[in-house]
Amino acid sequence: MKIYNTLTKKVEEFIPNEEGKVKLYTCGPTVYHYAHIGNIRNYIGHDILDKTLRYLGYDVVRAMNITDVGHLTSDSDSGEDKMEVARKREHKSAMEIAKFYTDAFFVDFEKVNCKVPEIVSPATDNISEYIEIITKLLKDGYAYSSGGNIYFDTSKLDHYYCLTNQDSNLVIGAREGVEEDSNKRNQADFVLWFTTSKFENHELLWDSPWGKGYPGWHIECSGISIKYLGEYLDIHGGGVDNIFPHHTNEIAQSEAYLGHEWCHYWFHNEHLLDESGKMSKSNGAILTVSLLEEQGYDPLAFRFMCISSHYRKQLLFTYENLKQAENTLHKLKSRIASLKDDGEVSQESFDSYVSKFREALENDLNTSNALSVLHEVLKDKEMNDTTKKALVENFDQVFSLDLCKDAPTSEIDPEIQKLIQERSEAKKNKDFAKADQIRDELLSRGIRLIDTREGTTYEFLKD
RNA sequence: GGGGCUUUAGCCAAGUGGUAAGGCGUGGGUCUGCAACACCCUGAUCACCGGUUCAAAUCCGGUAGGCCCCUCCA
Repeated sequence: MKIYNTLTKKVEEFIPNEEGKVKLYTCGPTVYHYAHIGNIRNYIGHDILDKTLRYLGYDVVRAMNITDVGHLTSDSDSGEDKMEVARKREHKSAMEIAKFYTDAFFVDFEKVNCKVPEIVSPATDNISEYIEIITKLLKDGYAYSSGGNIYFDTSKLDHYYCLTNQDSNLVIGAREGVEEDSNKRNQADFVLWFTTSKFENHELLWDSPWGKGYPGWHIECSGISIKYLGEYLDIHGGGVDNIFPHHTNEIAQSEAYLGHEWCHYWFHNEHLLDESGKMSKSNGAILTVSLLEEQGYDPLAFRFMCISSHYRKQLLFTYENLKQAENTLHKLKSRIASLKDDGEVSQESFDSYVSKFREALENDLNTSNALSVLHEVLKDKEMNDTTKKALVENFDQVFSLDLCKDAPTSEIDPEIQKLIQERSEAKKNKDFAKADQIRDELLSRGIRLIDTREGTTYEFLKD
């Protein structure tokens, strides 16, 4: 398959280190607050990547971290750990905060049918791995101690800026609130290990050869990835905002530690925007999948909205767009629900559509085209329903939209059945006023009657 | 100031040099006692200006708009 690689800035043929096997790493959530729908879009993108690789026959092992410590507002000493901020806000222990938001994260994650990676590891579970990496970096001269902290020395690398063309034009303080850290030898240097010196109120502290402290943000992903997926990673992904500095720093420390190239393919999802621009946890209002659901939207409509677009394109979130996605999804589902069992699967048609579907996905995850193939299948007049059903099931391995799950038909409510019968009687007697009254009454209860030649059925409306 | 992405119908969106897929919505029709559902029909000189080419939404240059990153982020 072909995939866009941020490292080379090109769509490239994907060739894993070991034939048929893929080691995939996803930068996970920072659990000091709820994951908003923009965060979730990123995980939907990774889920599609994960499932596409499996669909194409790769044996995938995927790992994801949970950032529950060490995430600062900045690397400079004025920063504050986000877990600490949440701890003060909610008067809970750091571990309670992390547990609460980790659980909340996975609730929403699974609501949009994202598959939980084989390995999910909290940053705080791997402290000894970080210490080992940092120790080696110090020994090999890639790191230094200054002002109580351990820093990575970016000047020791020839191509530190491998993911961006940033070169040496780094501007400290381009964003408000970022202060220069005078302990650093080079402005791009970053903290590997913090000590207690400036953070006396920090709750989570570990012993280390450099004093009691806690890890910097970037080291966790390297540590967890190397620990669980080994020295050679195939694909590492995250949001575009992670390209610099997070992923750039990960590459620096990992390759300095390992002594060879670490990961060849870098996968980045574009952002979900709202009218004011990028969604962000620190911007205040946090719109979550659960909140959308409370407002009556189908979480899978959000997934549908994400995969109608391309993962490398910015996507604007509006309720209008979500509603539109929900409409399309529900129309698709009811169409699929009406497919009959009418014979054998036509292997020829099946194969031909599967190859079209694969082709779309193999082209840098063109989910939009893959969805068009689904529409084509349903519209095909030559093909029988059994084959269509088989194709829909096949495609849904990647889409994960529950396309074949029965729409809310449920068992027939005797009370509703009785009203339907009354209405039929009334219609027979040309008492249309009464018939319409029954129909309106059911509609006001969210039940829509569907008249067909064979009789009347009904369905529940979403909102 | 530096780096990068983006602009296709009311909306979402495909398209990677050969004359604009698909979906949602809208409008019209078929069906219906009237509706809903379903089905059929219904939209575009591809932001703008130049250039290359027999041929450009696609390539090159410029202009304008939107967005992201430059030590919190997905």
